[in-house]
Amino acid sequence: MPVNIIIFEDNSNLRESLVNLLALTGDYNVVASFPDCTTVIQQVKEWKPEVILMDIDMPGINGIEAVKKIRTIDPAVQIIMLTVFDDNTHVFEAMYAGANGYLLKKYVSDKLIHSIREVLDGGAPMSPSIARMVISNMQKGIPIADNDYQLTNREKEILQLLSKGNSFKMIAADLCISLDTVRTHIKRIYDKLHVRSQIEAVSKAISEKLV
Amino acid sequence: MPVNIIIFEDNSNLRESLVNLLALTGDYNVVASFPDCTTVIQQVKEWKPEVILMDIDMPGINGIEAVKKIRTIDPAVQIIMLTVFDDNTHVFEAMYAGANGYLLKKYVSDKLIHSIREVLDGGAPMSPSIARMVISNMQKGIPIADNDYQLTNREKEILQLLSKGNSFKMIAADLCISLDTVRTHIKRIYDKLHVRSQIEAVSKAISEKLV
DNA sequence: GCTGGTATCACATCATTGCGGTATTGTGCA
DNA sequence: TGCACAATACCGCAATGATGTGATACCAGC
Repeated sequence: MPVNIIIFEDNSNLRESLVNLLALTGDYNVVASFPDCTTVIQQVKEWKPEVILMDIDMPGINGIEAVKKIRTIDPAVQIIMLTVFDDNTHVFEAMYAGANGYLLKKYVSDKLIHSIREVLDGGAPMSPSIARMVISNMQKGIPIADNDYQLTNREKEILQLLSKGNSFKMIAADLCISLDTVRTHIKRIYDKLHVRSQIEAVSKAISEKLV
Repeated sequence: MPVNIIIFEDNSNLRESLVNLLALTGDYNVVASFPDCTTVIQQVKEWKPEVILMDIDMPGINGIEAVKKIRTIDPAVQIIMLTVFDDNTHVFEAMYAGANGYLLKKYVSDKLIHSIREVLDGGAPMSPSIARMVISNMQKGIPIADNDYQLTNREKEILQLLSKGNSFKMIAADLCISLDTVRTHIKRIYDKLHVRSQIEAVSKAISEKLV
């Protein structure tokens, strides 16, 4: 049973190429293709595809907006972005919007079939440069220098609860210890983090990802 | 000119296999290999490899700790993690630590050569399931629904100061308004964010990137 | 001119937190 | 065996925060 695919791509030559390329395989069935996303919601509802190939740069609604719309009605359909851009902004916006893969157009002929297989198998096909971008974006989040404040496990646990908005009382109740014990731990945490209030501690904990 | 590689892998069979596999190609030169990471810093300094293959689960210092150490002395060397784990924790820890790629051992024979090529070309080789994990982690980071709590500019300003660890008094002093005014603003902020304390507000503000 | 939204200030009360102590217990290490 | 340390618990006081109630003032839009 072939996999149903729909395509959104404004360049009619490329659109035709994609259809032909996929038709050759026999495994994939391009049930529809469109030059824009004006009625993307209806199209997806009507065709219920398993895979969507989505160009980013299109007149009217661009591919990223379209992905957001699709995700409001179908969290499961696999979406692969096709694009000439490999700059951060577009990649991350697309990923955040809910795309499952991101393929540069220059690799389409080589990699498209493989990429479709990969999203269907639960992967996230990306061009190498895209993958590197995603990784370095993750790494930026946390400084490599390990900010080690020598918190004990118990202290980390309490800091975690504190960071979630719990009061001392709630923490005491949660951990089945007395309020005073919580206080003692908190005092030590403040000492170790070099802060003098809850907010500073929570702010530090969250921004340095100690929790 | 062949690419210099060193390997850290405690399983001696696998270590030998890796050496042999890479030797066959002629493009890669395994200059050294070790069963543990006790002297990882010295080894890297001594051999100056372009690529490091790093097992995660090793006696003594594990692969993730080793990556952190390596990154303190060499931000450029390409590190590919080799592992049987494909759970979130290990993947993310390794990525945060500074790894450039992450290869499940079951794919080693198929993908290792290709993966090494890919890191050298500036990519980030990952098994499909790993890539999917990384992407869904990114998507979790920023909720798609835009969290608009209709805070006024003044309220945002105060929330920001609060999140930086300022007390009400300090905020009042900073903005040249009375303490009571700060209180009033804070009350409104709590209402709008549906929270009932500083910590909850700050926690929400930081984690939802309102500040 | 009225209304809604925003920003400002004030007073009162009770709860929570910050910080200075001190003390007991269990655990791991030299 | 003794030491260091984590985790637990308690006290007391001053400072800070949470909550309620009420008031004034400015500005934009109707």
